[in-house]
Amino acid sequence: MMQESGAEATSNGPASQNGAASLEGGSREGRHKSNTPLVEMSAAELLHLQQQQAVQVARQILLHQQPQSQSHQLQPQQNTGRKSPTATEKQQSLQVPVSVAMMTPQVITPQQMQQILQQQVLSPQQLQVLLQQQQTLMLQQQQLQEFYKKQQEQLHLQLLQQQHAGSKQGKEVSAQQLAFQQQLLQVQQVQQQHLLHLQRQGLLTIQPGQTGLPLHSLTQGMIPAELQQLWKEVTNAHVKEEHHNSSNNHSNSNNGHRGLDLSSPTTPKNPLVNQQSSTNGQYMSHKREGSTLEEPSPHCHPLYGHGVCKWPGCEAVFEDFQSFLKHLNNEHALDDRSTAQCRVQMQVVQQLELQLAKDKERLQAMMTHLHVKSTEPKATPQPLNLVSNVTLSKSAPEASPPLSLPRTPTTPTTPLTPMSQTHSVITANSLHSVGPIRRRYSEKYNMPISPDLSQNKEFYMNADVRPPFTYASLIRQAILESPEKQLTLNEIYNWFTRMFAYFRRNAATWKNAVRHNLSLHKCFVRVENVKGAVWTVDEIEFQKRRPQKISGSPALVKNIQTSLGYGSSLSAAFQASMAENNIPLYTTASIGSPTLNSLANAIREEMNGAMDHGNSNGSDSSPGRSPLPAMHHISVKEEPLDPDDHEGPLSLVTTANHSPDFDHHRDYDDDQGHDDML
DNA sequence: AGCCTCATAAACAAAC
DNA sequence: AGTTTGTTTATGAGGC
Repeated sequence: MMQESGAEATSNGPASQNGAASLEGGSREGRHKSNTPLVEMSAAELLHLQQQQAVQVARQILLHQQPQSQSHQLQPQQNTGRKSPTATEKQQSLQVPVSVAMMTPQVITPQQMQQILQQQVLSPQQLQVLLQQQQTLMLQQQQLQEFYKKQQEQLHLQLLQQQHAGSKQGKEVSAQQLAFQQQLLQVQQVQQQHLLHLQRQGLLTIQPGQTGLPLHSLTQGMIPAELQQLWKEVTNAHVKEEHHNSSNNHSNSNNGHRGLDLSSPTTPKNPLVNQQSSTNGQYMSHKREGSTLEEPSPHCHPLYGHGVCKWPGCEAVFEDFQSFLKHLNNEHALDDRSTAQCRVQMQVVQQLELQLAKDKERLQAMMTHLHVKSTEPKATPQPLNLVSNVTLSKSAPEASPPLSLPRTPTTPTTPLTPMSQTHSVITANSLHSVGPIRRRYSEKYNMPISPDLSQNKEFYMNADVRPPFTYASLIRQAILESPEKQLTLNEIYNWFTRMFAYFRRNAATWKNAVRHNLSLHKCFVRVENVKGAVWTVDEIEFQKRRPQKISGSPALVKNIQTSLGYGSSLSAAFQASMAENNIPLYTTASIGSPTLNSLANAIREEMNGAMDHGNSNGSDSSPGRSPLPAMHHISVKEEPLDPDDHEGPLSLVTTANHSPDFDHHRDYDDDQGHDDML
């Protein structure tokens, strides 16, 4: 399994680079397209553009609000289909980010929602209230829609005027635009109020305290477009469901509305925020102002904000926090109703979490897919295909990008397994079924893994994925990472468990393997110490054991590296070699691209490793290692490749999160019980 | 086919 | 006595 992935990496090389390049390039181009022109744009055009954006924003808002009478619209692909008929295609195309377009929105099926809803316990009064709210909501939506249409018509007129009048009417246009923006703000405010209202009614389940964090974390790590889409996906179904229900409101007496309503409010809001942030920053402030989610409540009580009790279904107003507390204790004491509401809330949260998990998984799959096909950088912890590929397949570069399998033997060590196992990031244990799997990750290429490892550190730390390195490589890495370049067996164990989620299980197996490797390989030297024995690495020996051969014809993708900006730091020969071997250079933009330095180190490392040129320790540079093909003879002088150089800090940082202190307790030993990652 | 590397399993012994 | 550490052997998979 793993080998397969490893193998595929090789073949990916070129393709992946191309893919990455195209992708990145594409996005960049996209940006240019939208930016550069602006520079040369006339004032009128600029206004035009802004207005278009504004319209789009408004449309977005409304789209999320518009009642969808057809429940089958739950199909994500129909997103575009929901656009207002009046909207011009041009505008639409403009506003659909590429990243959004490629995503397949995931949806909570109506059935799912129904299930959830049916589990709710609502009192007749609550149902009543809900129904009323539904109706109110519908009205509001209709109003919004009408308003929007008017706006659009106005805009149309404006646009026409602009086209004819040109920049002469700049002032006028500006005024109009201002007016429009104000109107837009109004829409947004209505939206906000709507949200607020829903929130107070308990229809909006996403309480500040609950979503705040996730939301923020999400927003921080994602591209607006992605975020937006994510939210769309997460909430789309809800919205639709809501609308669907509201349209059938009268005939449909199920109390399921609640759940639907609950989620729906989030829809307009988030997209809005995103939209604005991506279209026109100036809206942001307004937006936020109105947002209750952002406002820190007086006493930071999640149930109290803006002088209002935020308990679902309650909107009591209070002058001060004390009275609120009093109210909270009296009105929302532990009773059936509160319990039921609480359950509802829990369900909603669960659902959202589920949804989030699914989306994460999908994201992973997508990225993996892109990775495989194009080595696209991943944004999440996921193995990056850096240098590991150094392997060199001797034959011609396989053009097949796709996850081809284990074919090319020599391939890489790259982090394989991505695909199938990526979701492990989410559900760590899910994949582990298998017992002993014999794979040969890096096989003979027990090349230094530090670069790769450092890049994918986070991934391996969290994902229950077997690292594509041999035990020997890992052990060496562990030792080299230590300050003293020596570790006791136990420390090595700890390193394994700390660095790899995978090694937090089946301890008996891999520990045995570690010991076996330590004893077996001459490169590991046991040194008696005061406190016992420690293991060190004999780099010469280590390098000895890697067969290598680099061959092929340089030629291809050399430009890839250069295009990535690394070319300059690499020797031409090296580049050629890399290219030839389909080694995707750091195409990992998202994860935080390595510094040139670390990159250089990594590359040097890899090259040394790949070329069987062990001299890691400057001093002990190996005399006559296996000769390299002339063309690949790169004089890369490497020093201990000690990871500390470039990944020391990184490891610290990343490690801090998950591994409390492995040196003190070996929590992960033997038992599976501690697989509580995530 | 033979050889090599690596993973895994396991027996065994010494040290703790 | 039980565990840890270290060594060794055997076996199988995959690659060259």
